[in-house]
Amino acid sequence: MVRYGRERKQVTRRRIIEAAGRRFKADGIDGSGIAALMADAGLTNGAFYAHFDSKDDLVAAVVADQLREQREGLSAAALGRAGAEQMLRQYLSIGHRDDPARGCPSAALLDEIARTADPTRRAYTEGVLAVIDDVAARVAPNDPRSARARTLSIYALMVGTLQLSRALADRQLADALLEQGIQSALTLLDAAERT
Amino acid sequence: MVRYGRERKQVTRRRIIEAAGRRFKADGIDGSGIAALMADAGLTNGAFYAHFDSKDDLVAAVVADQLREQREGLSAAALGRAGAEQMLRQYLSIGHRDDPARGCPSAALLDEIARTADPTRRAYTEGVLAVIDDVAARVAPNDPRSARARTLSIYALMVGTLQLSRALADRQLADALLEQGIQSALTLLDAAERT
DNA sequence: TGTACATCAGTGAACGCGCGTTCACTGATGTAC
DNA sequence: TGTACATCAGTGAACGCGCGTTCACTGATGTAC
Repeated sequence: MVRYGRERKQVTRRRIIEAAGRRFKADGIDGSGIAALMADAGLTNGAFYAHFDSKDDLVAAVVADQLREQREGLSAAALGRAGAEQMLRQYLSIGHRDDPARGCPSAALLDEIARTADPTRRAYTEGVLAVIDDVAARVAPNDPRSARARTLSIYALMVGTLQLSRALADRQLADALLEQGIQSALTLLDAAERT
Repeated sequence: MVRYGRERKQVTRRRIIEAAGRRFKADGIDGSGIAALMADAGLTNGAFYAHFDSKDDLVAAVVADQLREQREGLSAAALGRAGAEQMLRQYLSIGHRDDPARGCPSAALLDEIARTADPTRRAYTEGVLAVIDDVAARVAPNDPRSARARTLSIYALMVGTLQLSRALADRQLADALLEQGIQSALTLLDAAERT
């Protein structure tokens, strides 16, 4: 009954999700039309509904996928404080700030995600907790439960800093903020260790 | 030559800007239509272009106005560390999180502002620096220049924390993050003082 | 003081356009015999 | 091995709708005489 290879449609679905991720992060969710992101995926608009029920359905899938990707990217980081600092410096780099389309979904879309309906916000919550618990386990493996809240708080600092650096029209100030963000995050990390 | 009272049109313009501020923060900039926000202001869509050149023009005006309002609100805060803590607790409160329309424009719109054209980003930069320099002067009046970068960094933490708390579908976790955000901000404040 | 007039903030219908979504169709694929 | 057929991912035109913007008009206002 399966006419084409079983995975073939899944591969296309994945291509749409990845193209949408890039589009959404570059132009916003509201700012990205179905036709444009299907063209990015090398398809026409009509094919969209063979893969998703609606744009909202896609948004939830994209949010989940983006956070899974972020989690995988962060898993490559080294352990301990040195690893944490390296990760911070990469996240709060000029390169990351100037390339939202390939960067952190939270930095690009967090306030838009906050306005979405429950399914998307649940996908976001689940995804971000997976990221945070993963990072917390690597950076502070000894700390038990409170690591989640503290790591989440540092994540909030990172996200807010990148967003603010992107919004500032003064490049020098925007760059200085990134560096200050790294220092602030390290301060929080060390304060947590000391407790 | 002035037919109506000189201020009359300015009063209407202000009403539009304030209505737009609420709408934008509730539904996003892309998510808010001219007709809807003019209706909020008690007018019809056509009158819009007697006050603004374009939607972009309005957005820049709203961003400037919102930050001026935030600056005025923060000027009421008490001085010193106690004042800072009180301000933090108000910003990172459940009430503020659950009422974006009347809250901080950065928390509601920062990633959308980051995607806007230069005039709006310049208005944002100017406005946020006025807020930050004002707060820095009140909270750490002795500290000279580096206060700006540090205060900006704490602002980024506050904004990121509120956004993240709004996006999380788990209410208990969202509440805990606000409290952790207050602790993190105080840690950064104290670390700055110590230097 | 009363009337004709000029002003202009605001009205509301209309514009072209792109949105999310639907649908009749195509054509490459693998199956059945 | 070859041919007729069923499947279904993808096409592309069309749908109603709301968007930002334009414009001919209205009617309340204050001015001129």
